[in-house]
Amino acid sequence: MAPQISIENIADYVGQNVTIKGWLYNSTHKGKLMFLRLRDGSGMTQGVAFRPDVGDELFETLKGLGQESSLIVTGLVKENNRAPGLPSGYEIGVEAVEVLQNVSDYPITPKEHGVEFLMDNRHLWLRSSQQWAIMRVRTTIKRAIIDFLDNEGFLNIDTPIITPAAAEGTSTLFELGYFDEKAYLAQTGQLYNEANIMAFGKVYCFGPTFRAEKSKTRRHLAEFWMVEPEMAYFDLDDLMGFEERFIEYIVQTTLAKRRAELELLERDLTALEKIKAPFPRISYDEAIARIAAIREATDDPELKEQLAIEWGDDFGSPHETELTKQFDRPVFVYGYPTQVKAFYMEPWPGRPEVCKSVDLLAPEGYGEIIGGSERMSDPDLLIAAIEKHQLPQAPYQWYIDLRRFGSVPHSGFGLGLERTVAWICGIDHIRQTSPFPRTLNRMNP
RNA sequence: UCCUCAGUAGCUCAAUGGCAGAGCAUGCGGCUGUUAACCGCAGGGUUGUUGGUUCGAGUCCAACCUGAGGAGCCA
Repeated sequence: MAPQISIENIADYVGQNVTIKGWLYNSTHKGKLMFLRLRDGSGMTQGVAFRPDVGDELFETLKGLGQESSLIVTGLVKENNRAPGLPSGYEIGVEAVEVLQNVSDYPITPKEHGVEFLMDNRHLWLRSSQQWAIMRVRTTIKRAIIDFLDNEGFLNIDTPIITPAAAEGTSTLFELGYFDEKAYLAQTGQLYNEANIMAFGKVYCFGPTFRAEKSKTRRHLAEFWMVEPEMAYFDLDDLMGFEERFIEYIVQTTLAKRRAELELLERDLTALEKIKAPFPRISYDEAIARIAAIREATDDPELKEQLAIEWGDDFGSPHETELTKQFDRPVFVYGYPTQVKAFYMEPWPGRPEVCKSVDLLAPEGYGEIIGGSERMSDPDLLIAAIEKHQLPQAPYQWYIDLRRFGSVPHSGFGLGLERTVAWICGIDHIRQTSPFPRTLNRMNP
């Protein structure tokens, strides 16, 4: 009896008879010779059947199989440098095939398709090699995030998904009924993380987060995963140093473990190899000056118009894109104007119009992947900030309490998983980074 | 919410206001090394919806619906 193997381990079985349980990805036949592209979830390989060897009956059966038919294939593993697959260079000489289901009219063909059609068939599209590769990268990135934080002594403390009030205003929250009250789906676990660090030192939450922004761009989902580390006794400089080590680890680990998948996605790996700490750090003031210089230098009137910005404005996506083009690594922009950031950020010493915030902008136009800050630690300043933002004080009473009982400098940030996956995979739209993405116009399938 | 573009065969797209087309997919036939194979034959259509202009509308006009790209907002 041939052992059942996973295709990803096929190299270990050269010269042996094995069984593969999987699906027919594609097939082509050339007279008496037939090639079957097989996938089993772990990889892709090629089955080869020669009519005189397998017999007329089996050969005719194989010829009649439709794309995505479920098959149990037994045969001899051989090395062959002509064989495509993941891993490539191996094929299986088909000896026996059990057909569980012969499929006809599988909708996704090897030719090109439009976005709407593919998203309508997302439940099937996930089987396609690029989507499969992206999900393999995504799971590795998640694992790298968790491993890094574990090794740094973090505790994974979960924060609630049902929340009573907004951290940063209710306009972008999904509202739901909570018995007789209104509640909202969490758009951040940060405030709870701040409570948790005072108990546990270094914590993170990692889970789905929800934003009802009517955003319709390649960088937005209504439901996305965010990891939010928060650290006690941590200032803005500590934060940037931590973030760059974190990002370097995630990128280099993924590159090492998922090189084949990234190659399948035709990712430029040399760009990823350059992602090593330290990352450039520029202040908001310097960023404004750089953007002004880019604007001065360009002959493109449209770009000139898009790059118009005054001190005090937040960056739009054209600003971020042009700025990050100047670097081959992610770039920190710190010290944003207080007026464009959330109420809880620590003011810059001696410059109350600026806060100790820092965003990390990914290269190659992927935009902001991290937003973070040193948090306000003085209770009176925090109360004043809540009033200035015209937020009700009562729901934040517990949050203010944290500054009354052993307040310390502390910092944290949120990393958007899907944007990170999009960047590392080098794909053009965030919807492909989530198995079943929730976007402005779609929540099916 | 705003700006731009699109909607024709299962899919991707053609079609000066004048016969509804191709490639892929599917079916049949051929081929011993295919990499989105190739060659031949065949079947496949309420041109997003409603109304209008016209001898005649896939094509022009209006409204609506759906989708895409971008802006704003953000991770």
